[in-house]
Amino acid sequence: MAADPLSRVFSALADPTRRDMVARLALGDATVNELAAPYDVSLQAVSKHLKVLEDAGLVSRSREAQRRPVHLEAQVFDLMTKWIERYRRAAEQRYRRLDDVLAAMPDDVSPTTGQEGPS
Amino acid sequence: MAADPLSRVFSALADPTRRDMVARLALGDATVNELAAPYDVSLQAVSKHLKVLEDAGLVSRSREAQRRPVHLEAQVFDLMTKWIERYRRAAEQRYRRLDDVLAAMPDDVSPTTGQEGPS
DNA sequence: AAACTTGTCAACCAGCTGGTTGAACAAATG
DNA sequence: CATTTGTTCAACCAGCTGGTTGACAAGTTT
Repeated sequence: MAADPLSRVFSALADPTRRDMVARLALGDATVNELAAPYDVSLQAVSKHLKVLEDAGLVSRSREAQRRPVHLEAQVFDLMTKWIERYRRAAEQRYRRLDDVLAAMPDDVSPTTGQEGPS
Repeated sequence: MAADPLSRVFSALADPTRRDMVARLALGDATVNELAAPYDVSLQAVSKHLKVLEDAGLVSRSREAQRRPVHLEAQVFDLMTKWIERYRRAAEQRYRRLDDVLAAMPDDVSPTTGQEGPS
């Protein structure tokens, strides 16, 4: 498992079951059994999903008797948000720039023929 | 390819090469050849990567002579941002709530013994 | 100590992924 | 029309992924 942190986070959230678990954990900590309840898969499969989320840093597990409460970690989200915002903003700016060009274009200029008004 | 949109986007960005391409495209449109230049893989591999990005809605391709300029689409980013913000905020609020509890706790209260300060 | 609860580890399997090569298609150019 | 340029399609392969089952470790309960 040598992937960079960002790849691990995106990859972890690429699975709908895992995103669902994150949604559940946003409401509060939960045990593996509690998390497994809604899904029609083995407990082992859920355990694996949690390992993926943990390796991505999205989740942490403590020990409490024989239970392993799972806790959502908010910090890692920032890693994604930072990356996304960076490029979204760039793409949007370029878009807006084109928008300005179109807005500034006089109404009587046809896109196909270019400016051709009488002198 | 039956995955939901959100899974497709996260999955597409889980690959560092693909994230790199998005970064490149944030600077402006590019052809497949231009995008392939920095990487030591076949053009076909790059073409596949672009297909993944396109299927995720992160990118669109037009036609211009025999070239296929690739364009970054900003809208899809919002899908992710919305999802992330929703759960990040929830997790942070729960965190902050605990923070408030700790902050409101009188200094002379030991966590293990409970309140025992003089009246 | 025995039994039950909670969860993980290990081995296995089918299907997806990212890479390859070779052929083919599309459009401009000689 | 033949060639070159730009890109995609098809078949194949190794490795990862998400699922399974069986064994077992750790802790609690009786």
